[in-house]
Amino acid sequence: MARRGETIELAVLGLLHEGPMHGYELRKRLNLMLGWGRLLSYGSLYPALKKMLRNNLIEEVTSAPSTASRRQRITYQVTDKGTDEFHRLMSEVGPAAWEDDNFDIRFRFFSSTDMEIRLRVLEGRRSRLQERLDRVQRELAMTQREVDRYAAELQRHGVESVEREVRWLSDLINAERGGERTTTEEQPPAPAT
Amino acid sequence: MARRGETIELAVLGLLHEGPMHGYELRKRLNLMLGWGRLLSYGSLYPALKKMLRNNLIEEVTSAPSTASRRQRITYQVTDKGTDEFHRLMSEVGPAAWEDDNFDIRFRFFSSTDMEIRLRVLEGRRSRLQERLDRVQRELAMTQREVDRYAAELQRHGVESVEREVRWLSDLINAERGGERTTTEEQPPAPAT
DNA sequence: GTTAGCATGTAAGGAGTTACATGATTTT
DNA sequence: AAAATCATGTAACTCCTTACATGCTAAC
Repeated sequence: MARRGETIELAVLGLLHEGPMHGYELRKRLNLMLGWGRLLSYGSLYPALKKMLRNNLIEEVTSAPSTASRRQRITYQVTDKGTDEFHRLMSEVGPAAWEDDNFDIRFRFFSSTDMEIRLRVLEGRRSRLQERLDRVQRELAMTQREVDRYAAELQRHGVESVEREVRWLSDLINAERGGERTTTEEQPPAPAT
Repeated sequence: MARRGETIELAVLGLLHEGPMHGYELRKRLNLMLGWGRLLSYGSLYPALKKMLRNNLIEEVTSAPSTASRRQRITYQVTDKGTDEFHRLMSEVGPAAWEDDNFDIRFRFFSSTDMEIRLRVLEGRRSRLQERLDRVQRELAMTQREVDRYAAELQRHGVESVEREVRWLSDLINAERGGERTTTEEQPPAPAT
């Protein structure tokens, strides 16, 4: 999944926002969070932290050395600049916000944004997925291919998954708007691209 | 989505196995096929084709120049060596076969393998996903975190998606084994959190 | 005639993985 | 005492994306 560079940064800022942490733990949390794909390696986390340090987005915590036998570890926390950057990134609306990986991160930290932003991101994500469905359906209609059993099943399962995702988003959008309505309301027919 | 290098190669071999094609069309088909994520760019397809040419896995088709006004395009087809390589790759069992991207490709071309291989890949994939669920459930149980509304929802949705995927695989496995049984058999109850 | 889509490519650069390296601490 | 896990890092390499570059052809 591409475009992790900014993604890692955002995720780290978000997590550190919930309390200081050292690299090893950040990695575990990160993997738990976006771990539905591949795991994040040290080789990409530590350099990213170094870079963020250089950019003054985070800083090392000089914790009170109360517990004597502390293991060698570096605890980080966000700086004011880091907080600004975090909120700036979270306020972004546009493709960057609703691509696969990025979306999950934004969503994870939705509590840190306004409802207005949340709605725009959710809706952006939904129409992104809708576009995919339309594209596939269109292209599928054009080229009526000889149907391989497995190819067809994969296609079907893919479409179904994305449709489920769209319904999920619709529910979330309704919840944002109407307080707590749980019913999946009929969406306004998306103005096809 | 890492490890595309080999993935693209396998996908191209598979598609060309269904008939000669030129790069532009390969790209379209590829995107339709694994296009639930990001799109494949020319910058990675064409170099990959060049490389496969060098390795004699594919060759340019010298088509009969019947239709005079043919547009500048290069049509490829698999060589014997390419066919061998394709079957070799499809017969691989092991992690490489059931990682996210790779799995989809294998599955797409399942018709080109034995049932034995198919079963092993499907089962490998399933236990891979099961592992993920277990890991998340375990780690979730250990660290009872203060529950952020959105973080919790993301977690829930993620687990649900993977569980659906597991059921899908179970159905496929049953279908492979028992001829045509469609019933979703009860899975061993997942150790709930 | 001009826009949109077909068709192929290259160069630079970013992002992350793998493998390597090291050592402390806790558990068995 | 050994094994597992905590903890941090670096270097080389792979792979892919972005942006650039070019030109044909069909449709409007």
